[in-house]
Formats: sequence, C-alpha cells, structure tokens
Amino acid sequence: MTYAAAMDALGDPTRRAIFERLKDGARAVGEIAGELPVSRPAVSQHLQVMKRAGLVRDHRAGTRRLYELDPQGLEQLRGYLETFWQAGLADFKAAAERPDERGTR
Amino acid sequence: MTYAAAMDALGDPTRRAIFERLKDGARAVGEIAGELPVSRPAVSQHLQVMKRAGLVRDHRAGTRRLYELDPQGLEQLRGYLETFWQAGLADFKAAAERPDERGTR
DNA sequence: CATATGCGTAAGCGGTAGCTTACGTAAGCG
DNA sequence: CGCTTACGTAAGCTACCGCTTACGCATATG
Repeated sequence: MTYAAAMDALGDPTRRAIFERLKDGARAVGEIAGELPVSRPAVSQHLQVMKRAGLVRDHRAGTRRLYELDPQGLEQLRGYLETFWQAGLADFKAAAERPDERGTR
Repeated sequence: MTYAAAMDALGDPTRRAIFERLKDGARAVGEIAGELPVSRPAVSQHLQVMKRAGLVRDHRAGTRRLYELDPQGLEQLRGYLETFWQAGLADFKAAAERPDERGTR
C-alpha cells in the first residue's frame, strides 16, 4: 500500500530529475542543486519527500549529506506495475499490439 | 522520453484508482465514476490525460465509450524503472538490503 | 421524429504543491 | 575558538491541478 507515496513522489518532474541523478552513486544536496534550475532548499525538500516514500536513503559525510537510491521503494513500484501485466492482460497485449484496427485516437 | 507523461499521470491518486479499475477489462466512463467519489466529468478528464500518456485506449460502444489498458504506456514505465536497476545497483542492492548499519532515518 | 442515455468540453473556483528567501544548526578548518 | 561550508526548516507567495456545474453533441430506442 505504500507504493502510493512512491508514485506520488515520482509524479513530479523535478523529483524525477533528482532521482535520476542518483543512478550512478550517492550525491550531496548542493551538488545536485548545482545541476538543476532550482534552489538548494527546493532539492532538500524534494529529497525528504522521496525519503518518506522509501525511494532514497541518506547518511552524513562530514558537513555534507549524501543521498542514494533505496531499492526498497523501487521494488514497491515494480511490484505495483507488475499487477497490471497479470490476468488476461497477456493475450490482451498481443491483441492490442498489432496496429490498431478500430482507429482509436 | 514519453515515460514522463505516464509518470505524471499516475502521480495522482484518483487517476491510479481509475487505472486500477481497468485491470480486469474495458469499462465505461459512468460505470467507473459510479465506484469513485468524484463526478463523471472528472473521470472523463482523467481518462483523457491517461490517453495522451499512452496508458489507456478507448473505442465507442453504442452511446457509451469503453476504456481499456494500453500496454504501450505500461511498457514505457517498466522500461524507465528498469534503468534504475542497472549498473552497480545490483551489488548496491545487496548491501542495502541487509538491516541498515548506519541508522539512516 | 421525439426522447433518453452516455459522454466530452467549457468555465470557473479553492486548495495545495512547488518554489523562493531568510534563518538556525551541525560539522570541519585555520 | 571564530569562520566557513553544507544542510534542514520556517514562512509566504503564486501558479496550477483537480474538482464541480452547466451545456452541447452523438448514438440508441420507441
């Protein structure tokens, strides 16, 4: 049920930008903010939302504070999306993937 | 790059509720609205946002309009999340999954 | 052809999400 | 010990998002 917080969190573009910056290792707050068009406090606030959502972890490193990806939140999201591929969706997928016949859109 | 629209769309709780109602087959707009605490136009608006995001498809059925899941959008999301499990994240995951040592949180 | 059903769209409103600036605090450094 | 660095938090403002009501349109039905 906690996947909801993770979905809400990654619903914001700035938050996704921050999240993606953590792909290749832990980073400091100001370091991330330097690469984005928002202030450092803004990044700090976003990181806390993601922390509550279980998407990131943090730990101190001198005067700085390093944030890194938290696999726990990612696992929640993966599990949630997986529920949509279940049931009769497999053959439905096959039917839907051939160029549409009904001209939807 | 179009995964962004899908993430934005599923960032809203009401939209997720609608999305989940489509798990087991196509549904009409009013039918969905009847199960949710929002008006039918609200559901209609949400469905269109999700349609632009590639998350749902629609087609007419008499005077009604049936909406169903669109595997295309789901695939976008799955692919996006997958990028976070790449690289050195595998062994990082192993390190992060044992009860934390640094007392983060 | 008249009526009913089901839906999309327009218009408008209120709450809140995201941002900024300002301030307080903990840890390294000379 | 002052001073700097790096961060979190508070306060406040604005834009936008999600909602409702009202309306118009297309399709079935008798």
